[in-house]
Amino acid sequence: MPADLRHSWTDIRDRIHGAILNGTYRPGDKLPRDEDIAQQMGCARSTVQRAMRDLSDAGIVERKRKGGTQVRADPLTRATLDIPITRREVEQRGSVYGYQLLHREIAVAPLSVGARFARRDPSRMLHVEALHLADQRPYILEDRWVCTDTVPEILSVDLSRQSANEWLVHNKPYSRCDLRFYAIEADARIARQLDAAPGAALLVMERTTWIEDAPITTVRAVTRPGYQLFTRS
Amino acid sequence: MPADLRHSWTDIRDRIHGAILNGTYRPGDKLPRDEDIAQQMGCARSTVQRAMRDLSDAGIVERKRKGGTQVRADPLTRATLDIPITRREVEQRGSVYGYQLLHREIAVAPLSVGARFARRDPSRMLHVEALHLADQRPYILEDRWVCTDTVPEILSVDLSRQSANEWLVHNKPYSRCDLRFYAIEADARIARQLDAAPGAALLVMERTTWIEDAPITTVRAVTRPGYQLFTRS
DNA sequence: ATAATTATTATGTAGCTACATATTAATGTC
DNA sequence: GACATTAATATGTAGCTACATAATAATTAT
Repeated sequence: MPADLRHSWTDIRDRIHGAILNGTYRPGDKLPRDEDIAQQMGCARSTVQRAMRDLSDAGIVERKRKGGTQVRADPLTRATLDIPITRREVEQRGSVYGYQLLHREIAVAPLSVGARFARRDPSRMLHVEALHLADQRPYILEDRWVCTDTVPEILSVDLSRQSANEWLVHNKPYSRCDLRFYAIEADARIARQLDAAPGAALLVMERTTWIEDAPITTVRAVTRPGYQLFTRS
Repeated sequence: MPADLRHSWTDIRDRIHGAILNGTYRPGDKLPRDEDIAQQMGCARSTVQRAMRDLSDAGIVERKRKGGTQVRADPLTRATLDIPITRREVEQRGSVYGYQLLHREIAVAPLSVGARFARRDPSRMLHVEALHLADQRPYILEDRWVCTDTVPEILSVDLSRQSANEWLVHNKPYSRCDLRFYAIEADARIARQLDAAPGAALLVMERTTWIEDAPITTVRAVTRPGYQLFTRS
């Protein structure tokens, strides 16, 4: 086939998606089999396969062997979140990044922290509190526990100069990550640290990471008032 | 090649990822070219290609034509959020879903709403306020504007029986969606509607959808106290 | 020397074949 | 009729080839 009238898989995807958008196929409807679509649209099955895989990843269609492809009966919103390291986030906003270590200790992790790792037995960990600044003003307050069994090297890192966030991300990649978002009211201490009114509503991002089955770290990042999180694109 | 000693692309991906996790390749490092990896691991280039595409989608490596592949110099956390329709979310929690229409009017959208659509000129839209319930208790309070130019059919839907959320999702698929999360303090009215303490910190999800360039709807969903949003697996 | 042009090269894509896998449908057995 | 077995079928995957594309490196022209 002449290369210039081949169809790209993104075109095929968009045409199938278009047929869903314009109502040709509605939620729950079954789509033709890949081979028929390929023939109808004048491309190879592998091209349809790629298009379908993308639509499937996006949560638009559901595919089952032998069962065929159907438009998701109960659509959902699927979005991708990119969370860079805090320093980069601040710099991308065009602000000057600052960092301040507030507290560092070795302590037995409370049960609530163990629970985030799905562990019952409490263990001694490194506990760090730090403040990230944007243009000299508080930006994110982080409360972190690092598992010293998994990451003993962290004990010899000078965390007053480099945030644990940054060190970990460059030295201990994770294989699994859980994220959680919720809102809290600033108590007196948090209000003071973040320069917020006591009782102010603040967005919290909680992140826990593992390498294989070994826990690495868990952070509770309390954002400054007015902070917004949004999806890319 | 005998089928039973072929390597699957997920295996290849995991081996490459493993080499990154164990420090063989560190952030910023360049990886060998696909063909060399293929030869080394005993598979076809297309298999490496698929593995790399996955690692690239996950934000672990960066690929450039001719430039080759390198481990992302500045790692980020990339996560996928699934937000089902509220009814389903409630039912999946094992609760009984309820719904209540609070307010319905045709009105000129305020500038703040127009801004979410990136539109300057204010226009008449359908404004709906509704409450989603879980086990008879308030769960999510939604404040929605629907563009009647794009979705005129919405005007003849009985929104006291079916939520706009549900009708739209089954009848007007979108091609683009913006999401935004932040925290607010409950004012007197919201506190009353959501059965929350005045001043309570609440997580808000704001969602705006389009079909092609035409605006469909924008919602501000205020969640009940204690609501948490998390990433799938 | 600098700029414009031309290779070179690694990834990206399209198409092909062959077979694996999961599931449903059909068939046979008790 | 209920249950186990077998066949049929749509998607999933691995490997192959050929070429497209983009970015860099080398070369030539000014």
